Amino acid sequence: MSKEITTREKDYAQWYNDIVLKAGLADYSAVRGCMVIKPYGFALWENMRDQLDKMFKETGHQNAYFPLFIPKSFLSKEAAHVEGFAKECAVVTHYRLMNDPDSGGIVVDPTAKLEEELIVRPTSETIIWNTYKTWIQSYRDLPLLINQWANVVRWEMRTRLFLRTTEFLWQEGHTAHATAQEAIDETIQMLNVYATFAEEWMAMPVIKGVKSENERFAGAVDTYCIEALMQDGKALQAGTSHFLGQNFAKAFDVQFTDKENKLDYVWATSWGVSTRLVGALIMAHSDDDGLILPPKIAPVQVVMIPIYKNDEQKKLIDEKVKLFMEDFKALGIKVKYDDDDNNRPGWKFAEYELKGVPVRIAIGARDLQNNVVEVARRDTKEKVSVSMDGLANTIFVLLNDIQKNIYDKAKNFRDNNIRNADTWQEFEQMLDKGGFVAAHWDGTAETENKIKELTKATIRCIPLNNKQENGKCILTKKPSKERVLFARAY
RNA sequence: CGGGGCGUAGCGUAGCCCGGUUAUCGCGCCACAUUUGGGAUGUGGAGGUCGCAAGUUCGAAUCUUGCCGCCCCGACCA
Repeated sequence: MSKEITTREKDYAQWYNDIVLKAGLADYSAVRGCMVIKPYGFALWENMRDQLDKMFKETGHQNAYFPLFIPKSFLSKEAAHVEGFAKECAVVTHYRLMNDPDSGGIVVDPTAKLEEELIVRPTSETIIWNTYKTWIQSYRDLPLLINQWANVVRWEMRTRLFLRTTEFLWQEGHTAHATAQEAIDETIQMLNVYATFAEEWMAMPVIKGVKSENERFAGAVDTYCIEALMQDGKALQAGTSHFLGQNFAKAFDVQFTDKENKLDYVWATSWGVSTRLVGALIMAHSDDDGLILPPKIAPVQVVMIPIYKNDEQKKLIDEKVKLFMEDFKALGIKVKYDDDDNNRPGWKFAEYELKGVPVRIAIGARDLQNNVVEVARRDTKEKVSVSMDGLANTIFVLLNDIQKNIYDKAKNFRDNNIRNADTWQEFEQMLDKGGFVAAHWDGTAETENKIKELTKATIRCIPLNNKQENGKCILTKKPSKERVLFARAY
């Protein structure tokens, strides 16, 4: 029992950290607030990235890459944008070091000061729109549909592995359109891509909605988002898609000539998801024994473990397993055979449970005689004896079943944790239970701020296709036409 | 930046209050053997600037001062 995990009940935050560290997803690094993503964690991210990348390309986007550094003056061209990010930027001021004759160490060479400081990108709207100015002249250049996979830096005061790190990996899409409607359609399209990805691949149900003014992206006209619910009842923003209007086009003077030979500013969107999704995945599904990964994202879907008492037995098992491995691979199942003799089966069972491998197959001499294997599924911990005949097909079906079961479980939890509140007292009680609270709101930033101050809860989103009903604001009792979703959030 | 806590082997720790042999224990690591159907056992072994610096002292992990770093709570975080 060398890898105890703190239980969720005892300390949810510690449980999360334990999972990340002990399942080998990431480590703390020598740099405050920055993590090392370990191979298993990176494999998870790669699987997410590859699927998203495919979906972006299917919707007509191309990848490109823009500089890590942004001239300081660029950031200030869009007023709301700079206000939103100024307080969390890393700034490059010099380009050379020198030996310090006094201490013998290395110091910044004061003569190597940059004329204009460079900002390490917290997001790339500015450098990209500065570039788009040279790319776009005519409506024939539109739409421009670009995505980039990159790292960004936001100097947050307090960080948490995957959920909020100083440097993180993400993708950011930046598109340019001839009309407002086309840009809005793009914004919604990408929101739907994210929602589909979250639900079908990550098995994580999400609510699609639009942000209130307070929570809007700095420089956006509208921010759409997908919101997920974690097991501790707190909400997590899993992805955002922004309709930027003509804000950045105006800030960077990006105009185009339309079919009638009239000049107009370009309409823009941007959208992104980050390595935070790995954190979301952990908190949505895992349990006190470790990770639970949906098969579609798992780096290893099936692990096979031999059980033997001597070399002859091992050899017979090896031969059998080799055949199964071929069958699995033919069906596109990611399988690993762990015949490492340094660890005993019991250790391996615990280890792969910790790592969230969806299916474990144990095969021993006894099984060879009976023409069966022992199949254990991670999500329910069920163990059954399964015939060797048609094993790959059995497992293929099982993996789909696990994917569905994990989603259903998360959805059930989420649905049971959306509650309507009609009085302030109800509102506070329900927030303490965790989950989303649907309540009426008078639509003002002032009221939202007041509610945040009183309860630490924020408006996570105003759901799309929200039911319209007359009511009174939970705080001010002013009239309202729809409920919005409040929650305490990460 | 305010409040609290902590720095001893790769990790987790005892010792510190009340200074005194070779710095404790567990995990992990290395070798060998026996093991292998739920985190094995035995034997042997390696591994330490006790965060850094100065001071007090015959003598400092232990006392004093300064510095550095980390964690938690708050502020902050679209």
